[in-house]
Amino acid sequence: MDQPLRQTPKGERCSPAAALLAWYDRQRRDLPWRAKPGETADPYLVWLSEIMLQQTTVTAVKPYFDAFRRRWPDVAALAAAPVEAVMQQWAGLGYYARARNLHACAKAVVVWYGGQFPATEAELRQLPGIGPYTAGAVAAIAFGRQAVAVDGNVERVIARLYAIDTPLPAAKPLIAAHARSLLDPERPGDFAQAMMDLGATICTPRRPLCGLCPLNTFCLAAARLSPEDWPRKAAKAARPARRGAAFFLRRGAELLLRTRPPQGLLGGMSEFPGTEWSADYDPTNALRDAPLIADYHRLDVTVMHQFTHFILTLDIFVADGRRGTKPPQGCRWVSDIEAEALPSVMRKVVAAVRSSGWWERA
DNA sequence: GAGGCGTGGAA
DNA sequence: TTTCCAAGCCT
Repeated sequence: MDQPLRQTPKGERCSPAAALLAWYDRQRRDLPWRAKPGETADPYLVWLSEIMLQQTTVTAVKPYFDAFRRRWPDVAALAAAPVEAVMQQWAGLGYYARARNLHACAKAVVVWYGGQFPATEAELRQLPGIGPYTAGAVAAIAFGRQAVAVDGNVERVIARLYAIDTPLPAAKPLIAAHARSLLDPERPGDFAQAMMDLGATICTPRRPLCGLCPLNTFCLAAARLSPEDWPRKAAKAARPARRGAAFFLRRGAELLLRTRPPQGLLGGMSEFPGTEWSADYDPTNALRDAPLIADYHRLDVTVMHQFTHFILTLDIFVADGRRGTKPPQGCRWVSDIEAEALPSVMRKVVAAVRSSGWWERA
């Protein structure tokens, strides 16, 4: 693939990678998982951060990264932890298959590689939860390998740089080829992080700051004065609505919870018992699915929550269980809700019950 | 290739 | 309020 070049003020020829790295050396973001200039990156921390950052913002990741690093300082410690503890620590970050795969990957690194992460893309790619992007990122950033890490940022930067009209995801192979052609063989790790910094701070999805961009003079989309027109993407389908009910059962200071199946939506996480979540939910029939017989009261408020592929509206039925009431099959009485792996949608249920005033009434 | 899989913040 | 989306992976 051809390398565009331009003249610098001093007259030497300047590649996009050189311009990018010069910008990165001045403007690099200081992030908790990022080695300082001259320092060696810890593969465990690079890997941990890359898994957390999948489809997740830096702001959301920071507190989770700190907590994980403090609680499990190395891959052996994480591998030795119960998977339930990992799920609980992950609660709120979303995409919970990542947490299960994180733990499985830690165990695999200990068993297969004696607790040392492998350095090649091909080996990393075999580990659970590590796909093409993460394998490239860890190989380049933690081990200095000649690998590119093509994430959403890089796709956007490359698609604009070359004004690629093929829509995503069909354009991915072409974009990856362009990325490899740009790669600086001396600094693959910095190149990967520089591309992501550029996409995150300059070459943003909306209103990119082309005047500050080190690649401005190379960029075909900027030359056409409409960088926001790239990357091309197929239109997404509208998010359908689903409804359901959650049953908030209290027995003294305890609450009735159950654990969702390990696979699928919110896999392995805790929840209040409830109905199916469906488009044709009928609130008048909701109590047929109640986990035990009680004097239920439906709250006036509902809980709304946006999942990736549908929008959920939840009715909430509250009731007190009598002392000595046995938990139904698959459920358990829980006294410490904070120790549970409660996803955000279920925390919203708790908040709704608290704000309703029912909680204080006897 | 397409769809499932969370969440919270920005515009 | 609605829409979009942020360092993807798995099936």
